[in-house]
Amino acid sequence: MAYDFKNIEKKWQDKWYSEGTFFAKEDKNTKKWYGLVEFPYPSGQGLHVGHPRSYTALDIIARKKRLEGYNVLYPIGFDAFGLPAENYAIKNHVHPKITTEKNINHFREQLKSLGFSFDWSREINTTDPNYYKWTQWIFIQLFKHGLAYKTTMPINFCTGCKVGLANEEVVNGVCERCGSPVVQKEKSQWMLKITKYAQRLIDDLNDVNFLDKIKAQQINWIGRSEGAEVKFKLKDENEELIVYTTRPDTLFGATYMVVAPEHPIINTLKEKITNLEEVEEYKKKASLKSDFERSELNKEKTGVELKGIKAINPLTNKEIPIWVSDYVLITYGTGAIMAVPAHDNRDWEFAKKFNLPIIEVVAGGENVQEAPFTNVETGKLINSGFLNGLEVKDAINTVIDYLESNKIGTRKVNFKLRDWVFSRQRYWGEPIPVVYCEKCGWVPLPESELPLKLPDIDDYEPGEDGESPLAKQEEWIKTTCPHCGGPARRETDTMPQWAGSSWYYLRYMDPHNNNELASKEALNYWQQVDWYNGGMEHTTLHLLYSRFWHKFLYDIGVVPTKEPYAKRTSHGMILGSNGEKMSKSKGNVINPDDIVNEFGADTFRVYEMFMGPFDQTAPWSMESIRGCNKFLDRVWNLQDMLVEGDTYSPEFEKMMHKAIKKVTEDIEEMKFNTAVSTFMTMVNEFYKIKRINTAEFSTFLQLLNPFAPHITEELYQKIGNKTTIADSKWPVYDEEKIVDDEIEIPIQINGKLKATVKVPADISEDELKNRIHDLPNVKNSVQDKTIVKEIYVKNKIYNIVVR
RNA sequence: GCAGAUGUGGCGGAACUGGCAGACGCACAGGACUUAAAAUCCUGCGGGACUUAACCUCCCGUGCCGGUUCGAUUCCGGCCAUCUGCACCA
Repeated sequence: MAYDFKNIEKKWQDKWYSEGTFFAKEDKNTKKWYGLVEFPYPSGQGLHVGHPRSYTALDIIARKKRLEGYNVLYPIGFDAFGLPAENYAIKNHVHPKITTEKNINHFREQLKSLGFSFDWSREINTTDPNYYKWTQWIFIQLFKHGLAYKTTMPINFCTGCKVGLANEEVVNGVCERCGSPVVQKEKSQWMLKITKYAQRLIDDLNDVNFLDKIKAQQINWIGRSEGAEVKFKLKDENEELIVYTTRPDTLFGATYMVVAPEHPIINTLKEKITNLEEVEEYKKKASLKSDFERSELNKEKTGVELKGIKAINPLTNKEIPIWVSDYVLITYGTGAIMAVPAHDNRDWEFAKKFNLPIIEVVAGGENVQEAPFTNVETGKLINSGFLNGLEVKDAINTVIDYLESNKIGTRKVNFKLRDWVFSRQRYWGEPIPVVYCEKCGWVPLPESELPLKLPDIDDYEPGEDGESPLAKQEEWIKTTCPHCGGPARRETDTMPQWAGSSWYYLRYMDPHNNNELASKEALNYWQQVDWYNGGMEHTTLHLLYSRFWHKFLYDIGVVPTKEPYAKRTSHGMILGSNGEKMSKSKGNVINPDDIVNEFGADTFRVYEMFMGPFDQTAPWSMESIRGCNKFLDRVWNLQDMLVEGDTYSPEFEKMMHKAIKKVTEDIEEMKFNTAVSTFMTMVNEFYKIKRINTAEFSTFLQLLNPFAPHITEELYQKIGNKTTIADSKWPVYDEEKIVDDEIEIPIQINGKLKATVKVPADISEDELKNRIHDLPNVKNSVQDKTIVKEIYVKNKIYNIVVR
């Protein structure tokens, strides 16, 4: 009888859902395991084939953990605020609430059809007021602790979405969400002080089990550097220009300075700048460029000298010119640099173009007039007064001591990480729960007024000059000050999409709680996520943001752990069959529904696990998925070879124990592809003898169950088991049963394979030696040569070295 | 330009800690079953030389060049290519 996946999969999915088979228990005496996958944004396109790769992987681990006796929490929800729903609303005048609900229903059905063992009783949705009440509550705590502040600063402004973006959201100079160019714009923004946590976000990586490449990427992103701030006095002025440098030892080689176009000194000294018009023109041009254009490769350096003012190099006391150029960014360091053209590529190019002096201060390079000597980590200082002859490392310390004792500079640790721009001038996000009162300034709403609900509107267009659509809701804006009772106005900006996802893992612990974001009991029991899998693309945004929020919540005593995630792994992207990223425009998108309809969920799951190493990108292959479908058909047909037997038969005993070991270990190491090949090999072996007994079949089904849960449950019952696999125990192997008593030893001569010999395991070296030298192949190769050496690696290999 | 990753048959990939390279799957070829096809089952399948009917045997082969080692896909040095991310980060 052919395998009828349509009915069988539906049957088990309904049973799991209606019986709550995989709901986490409230039994706090059982050891817990909390597995988490990134909850999807419910886009109109529906589930992507990439989602199930991650979801299946952790589903496999979760199902195995349950059989191993853990109380497993494996939840799912929807990260449903975001721009696509709002852009859709602007275009089609459908309230985002309606499209979001529709999309979520679609996603939920798709996820269910794949048989994931999610705890659906804990489903969350970031746009639910009962959820965002606590997102707002966290913001208020951040505000009360001085970590949320409003400031005017140049921000990335998306010309398409008309919103400010975090630097982290700008991808290649265009808006990550809509693809429009991003320009710089001055705007008053809510900011979160993630920089205050920079050092801890680096240090505490020591306590978590994240993949090395994830740690490396976060450390790089936070970008700690040690250096110095140095004051440069301006000639005939009461002003000074402060620069940050990681190489204060090269100070004698600083022959000019450069400030960013946005640097305030230009305005401060505008009376003195003789070519102000030219400078203003340059500033204007720079402001039109996005960060991307300004940082474009091989770009010809541009700049304008600030004529009429000069700086004094504090060590040489020489006058040096000050330039403005857009290769210096206002957002890093102090927005001004000292230029050392002999030892920095960018400075060198600039100096060459504008004919500025180049002085070598670290010996060891080629002619620095021809090209900068940039490898200056080591070497002795020259042309540098009291630093001459010192090694770079010592020179740095010496010069900083000098700067500090003369009050012209200080040692300084700098981070590349910048504060998080937290406002969006959009409708479809959490309202920021603060009001502005003329008398009291910014005042947070009292907790009793949360959630501050988004008002229902039907005009979603951004307001004037990129203000939020809410800015047009005069009724909603007018309120009273919670502090003094006077008239006040609500903040009309909303939070970014990252807000809701920064703490969602906590809500799963206690999703229906109306008094707290989660109860103390729940937080103490579930502690932290044991295993979090997601995409590498979230390493520096979401992952860092949520670590920051968690640490803050820890500091104010809300959560009991310092880190939200004990372990973080990542999955590789699934590409189209042509090896390119799946996209509508390329026409290589695979719809999961089509796959489920044609082959069933089990085939889909097995294929996604088999397609390649989990953490690497893999192209989709329609041919390959048919192979997995065929494999499951072969599993189904094993029932025709079934014989009675409650212990493993001798010819399969070793294979069974080895397979249990292999599959158990492969799942823990996320080597799903080799686990699947183990199943395939087993099936091939059963087919060879055309026999499988009930004990062997049951164990096989249990091992395969996490990968292909429907077909295995069905067969498990069909062959006479009284319980379901979900109620069974994960198989264990017997170490003694997997020991081989006869092994094959490869024989090499000078490292080249010449023969193999089958011998009893642990054969003595002498006996092995005799048997080997009797082999005709070995005799032939050894005769008329002298044996120099013989190497035997026990039970592994035998190598004869001849000359 | 910087950072990270990857590179093995026609294709996806496997290989413990330095020890038989190519598991498993796809594609392909041949056979069985069938009136036929599909499905299914069985067999073969890195390249080359020798044989040339087969077995055997030999040589080459894990991006390229070099090194360490009895032995390297694996370790070291230097290149090349591709992919991904990025912040000209001073």
